[in-house]
Amino acid sequence: MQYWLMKSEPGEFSIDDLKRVRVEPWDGIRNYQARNFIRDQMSRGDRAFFYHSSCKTPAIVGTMKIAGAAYPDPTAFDPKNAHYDPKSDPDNPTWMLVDVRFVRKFKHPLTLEQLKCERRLAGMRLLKRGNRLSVFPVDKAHWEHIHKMLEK
DNA sequence: GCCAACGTTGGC
DNA sequence: GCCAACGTTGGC
Repeated sequence: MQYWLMKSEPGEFSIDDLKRVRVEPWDGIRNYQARNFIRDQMSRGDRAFFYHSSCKTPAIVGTMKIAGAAYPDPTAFDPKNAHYDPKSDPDNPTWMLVDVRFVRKFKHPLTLEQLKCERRLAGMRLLKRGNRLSVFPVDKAHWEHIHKMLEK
């Protein structure tokens, strides 16, 4: 089992939205590195942090489970969709997605500011300068340390 | 709104 | 294949 972090702008789709709908296709990924993680390395049952980005208080706000294997992202073929990609061939789709299932919403979000203060998270990709990837793996040690922070 | 970082595009 | 220009991300 692997651990992940997935970003979403809460104005677009938040942890509360996921809590309400329970399962959601994580669509709109248009970055090859993120696509490769999704397509090649994610498996059903993997765990992921839900991260709120581009908002007042960027934070890890909860966890979710990868609900199944990757499949083609239908929004890439919809001209009306903001993430429409006319170059993606329906017979050989460029963009893939996974369904995610709600697991929990943290009582108190772990803010980016808090996370930066943790020496044990120093190597985490989220905290690296210039990080823009919206989907990436999280080390088991980091996953566990972040859960320890919740107990405080 | 600013701007650094990074990915993508396209001319050569 | 190089690299400048451009677009996007995302914290601040």
